[in-house]
Amino acid sequence: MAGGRVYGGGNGSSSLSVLLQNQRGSSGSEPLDSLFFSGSCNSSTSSSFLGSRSMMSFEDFHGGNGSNKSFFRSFGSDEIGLDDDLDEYFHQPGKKRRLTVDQVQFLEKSFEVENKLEPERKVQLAKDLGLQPRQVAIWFQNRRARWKTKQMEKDYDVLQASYNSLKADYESLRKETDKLKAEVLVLSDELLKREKEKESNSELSDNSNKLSEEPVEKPLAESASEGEVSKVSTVLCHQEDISSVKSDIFDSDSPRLTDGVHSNPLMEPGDSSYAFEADQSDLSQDEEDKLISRSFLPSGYVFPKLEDVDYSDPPESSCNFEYPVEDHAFWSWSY
DNA sequence: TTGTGTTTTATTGCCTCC
DNA sequence: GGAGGCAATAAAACACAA
Repeated sequence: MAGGRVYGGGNGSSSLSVLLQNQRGSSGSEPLDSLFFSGSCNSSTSSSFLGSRSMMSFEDFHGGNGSNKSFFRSFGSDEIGLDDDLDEYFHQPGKKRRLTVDQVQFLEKSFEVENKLEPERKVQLAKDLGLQPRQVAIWFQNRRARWKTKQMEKDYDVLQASYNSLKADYESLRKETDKLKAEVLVLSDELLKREKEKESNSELSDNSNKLSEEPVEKPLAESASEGEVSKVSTVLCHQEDISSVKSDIFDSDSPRLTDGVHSNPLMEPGDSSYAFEADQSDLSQDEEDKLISRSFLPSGYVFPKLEDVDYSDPPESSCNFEYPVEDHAFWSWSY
């Protein structure tokens, strides 16, 4: 027990003391300092209730009117005895007086209703609790500060959780992205290899054509058989694939599939086949898929879904690849 | 019992609003 | 200019481990 502490309870068996003991354990002899004041400085320590005239708040102490304190009327008449210690205590300037548990509970309830204090409410609370209005105001001020601190802690926790969640998502997506980039590199290398093979085959074919002195100015479609047209289309498809894929790989921030022109010299703006106009970034994934299908693929063609594609081996005969990304359309390659 | 950390009460100075 | 709110701070009261 700290030195200099003065407790108001002269009668340890009072109901209030019991109440306080129950609520605060060893601190049950909580001073009722702010609640009572011996105006005559001569009151006996008998158990007789001093009544509203004797039960003075700080307001009374400092010249208030000593009106009835409804907060205390609930207590019995023999709760508090006053002694010389109390008198001595009240004459120690600068001593801090803790509020009783009941006073604090009362204030807490009031704070829950409204954490701001209008002047009328402040006066009423002060009357009810036997405190100075100033004390009530200070209590509310400090209580608001505590509430704010708690609120900030909660907000911090929420933000921290949100940050951790986003970070985990980001890391997951980054890993996925790296993995896909690696796969695409492997696939594009494969395509390049095949393109070179085709080119060498084509050169051989050209040479043989020259040797046979056939006219070479014929349009492709006229000179080539159906099968040959198919092969040339495949090569063009591959060329387009490679450049667009590489573009996407090495410029991941570039808008996807928005400039099919740069990657396919056969496609010009205005062509019926010019499907990718400059700004289609607001198209949905479905719309884009349909657009792509219309431009490149036979009608009715359906892109294979991620789970249907075997990524372990580069596709041998197909140049179609789609990576469906659920909520985030960071990546979408079709070729 | 004592040292130390925490909580509570109260003060001070600054700012805003009427 | 006064009242009231807020942040920073002091200091008493309290809790608790050693």
